[in-house]
Amino acid sequence: MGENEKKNITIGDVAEALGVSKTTVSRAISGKGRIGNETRQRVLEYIEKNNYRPNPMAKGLADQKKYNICWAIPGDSNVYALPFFQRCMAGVCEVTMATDYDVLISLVYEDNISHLERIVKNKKVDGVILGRTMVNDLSVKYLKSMNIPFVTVGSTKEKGVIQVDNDQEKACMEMTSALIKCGYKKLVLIGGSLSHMVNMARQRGFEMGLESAGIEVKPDMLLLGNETSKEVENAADLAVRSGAECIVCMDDSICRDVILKLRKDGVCVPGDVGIASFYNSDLLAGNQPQVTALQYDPKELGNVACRTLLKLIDGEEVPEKSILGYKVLMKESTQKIDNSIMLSKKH
Amino acid sequence: MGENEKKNITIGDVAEALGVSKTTVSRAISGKGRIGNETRQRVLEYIEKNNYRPNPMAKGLADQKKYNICWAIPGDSNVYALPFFQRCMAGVCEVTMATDYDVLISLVYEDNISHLERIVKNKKVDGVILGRTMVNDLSVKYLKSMNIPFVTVGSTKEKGVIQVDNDQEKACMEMTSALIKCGYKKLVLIGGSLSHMVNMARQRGFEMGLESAGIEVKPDMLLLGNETSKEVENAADLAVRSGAECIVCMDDSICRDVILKLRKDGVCVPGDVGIASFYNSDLLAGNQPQVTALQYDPKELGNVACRTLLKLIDGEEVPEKSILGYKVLMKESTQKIDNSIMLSKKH
DNA sequence: TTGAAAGCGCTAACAC
DNA sequence: GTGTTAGCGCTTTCAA
Repeated sequence: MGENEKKNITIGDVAEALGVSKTTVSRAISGKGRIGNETRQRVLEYIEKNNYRPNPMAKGLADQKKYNICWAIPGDSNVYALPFFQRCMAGVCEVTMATDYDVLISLVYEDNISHLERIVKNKKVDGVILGRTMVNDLSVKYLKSMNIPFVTVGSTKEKGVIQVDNDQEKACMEMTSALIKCGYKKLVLIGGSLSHMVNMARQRGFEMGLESAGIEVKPDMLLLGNETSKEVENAADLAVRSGAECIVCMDDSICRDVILKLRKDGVCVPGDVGIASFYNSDLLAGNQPQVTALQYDPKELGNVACRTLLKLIDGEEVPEKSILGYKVLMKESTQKIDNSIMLSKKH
Repeated sequence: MGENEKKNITIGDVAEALGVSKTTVSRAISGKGRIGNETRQRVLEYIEKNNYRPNPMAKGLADQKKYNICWAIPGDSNVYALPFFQRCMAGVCEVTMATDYDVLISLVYEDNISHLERIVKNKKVDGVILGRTMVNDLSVKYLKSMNIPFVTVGSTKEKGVIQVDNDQEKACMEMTSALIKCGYKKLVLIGGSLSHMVNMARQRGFEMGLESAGIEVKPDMLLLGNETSKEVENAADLAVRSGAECIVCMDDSICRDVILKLRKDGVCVPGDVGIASFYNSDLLAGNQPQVTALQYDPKELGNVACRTLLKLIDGEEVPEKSILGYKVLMKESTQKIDNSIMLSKKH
């Protein structure tokens, strides 16, 4: 009472006010240990009424837990990746909000994870979620070596790592097959950085899609490792010249560059060439024509990753790999022109 | 030594190993209190060699600090706003990385700040940074009432609040003036939510730009409060019909919708109408034609906000308002057609 | 069913 | 200059 949240009320204050011991109050709160039903009620009511909050520092000190998890993401990703991480993080926070845990940020870089190291060494967190995985992932290796609970959003080849991921491979394969069914014979994949695990999976999915249709994967169908817009544009150019009927983009950042390039060059979509993307972050939404894309749910990824980590921290069993779904959205950008028209055109 | 980080080495272990008291070790680390130079060296060396890390919980409990700050952002912003928050957050983290502080996330909603309240009540942070400000801002009011150090990214009308912001008003006024100098007579502003402080400032800047050129601000030049793409499209339509020579968009989300709508309707930019945006997040980059826009630096905003908060926490003096700069980027989208041509067209 | 007391690891008077 | 001691607020044996 009195002034505005004058003094921080402690467990001792509660105990004194109720004429019980701190132990009793502690038991009422935690639910651990035996305690009289009536006593528990009294304590709980008092706490509620007086808005008492246990001090997490003290609790942490006493039970050696931090009640924090770390959300580690690249500090240098391109604009297009940002919404993914932000939404995924929202998914993580959603889960922690219902618990005693909070989320601490760490920025990691491909070749520098010192901040993550500090957070872990300083014992600020009980576990960490890695927002993405690299082919050669320093964070994964470090976390493994430190023997701290962690889960990755994205896959990894490291053994014994708890992972949460969409079924990238299957999704990409499915979309590739769908494209082929649309009538596209010559597909070309334009891909990004070779050091991201997700890109590896997407490439594999693409190849599987082709193979399952009996199409041989040739080198000129794989334009990979494009890191800059310039490189993507060149790849798009190459694809068109090589007679691609449909350009498949590894993500929507690439897709956007491709679309812009084609527009600049007066290449019509889907008239001259089809366009599809293996990832849709909504940034392409509203594009004319609407683009065929794979849809994942970043927030769900965050949800699952967080729930998994929390279980892991509590010592519960968790699956080594949680696979989440996806949607294949076929839109105008791959509306293959009717065959008869195609033929009449060719004649 | 021994196994892999077997037991957590404490300040007591260090003291014992060195044959000094815990106090001495503490003093060597903190730099506070008097201590012999040689002793300090010995301690520091030992610590370094044995990779000792003070337990932040214990430290926090003892000195009543949390060594965490809270980064509070909307949990429901649209895709276009995400990169801003993410970059701003990176700016915050950049600063904390050089300190003992870490960053804790809180998701707030326009009408529900319970998570922020929990973090504050639970005493998990020493201060908070609000990622955006609303006209009627629950978070600002709550934080003020709790008397906890905090700074806002964005302006507010609440008294006594430490704010960091770009000079939105001046920037928008300047761009508006520049547009007028380009020869545009009839400008129309298409704006978003009326509940965001930043939008208020931009509107004001726009009006000031007009007024300083002796142009009267009429209602049909202000198409505000558009929250959905549909609304923006309607506004764009209205603007064109009403004979707008240049459409000024309050941010790039709006700008994107406008561009798409004009393209759909076959309205040429800048041929038929000019386009400018009061915010550029790079998402528009690569657009054809390139769009005239105001450029801010979200990361710098984060940097300054964080440095300010840290000072505030340390009880240092800080300016009530830090104003950061901006850039006016004039591009093709407002390349007004030469007058003579215009005239010949009209005749 | 409840309580006393001993920590958890660190800081800060207050001695010496 | 250095050590002693008493907390910080909570959990957890161990008794009662």
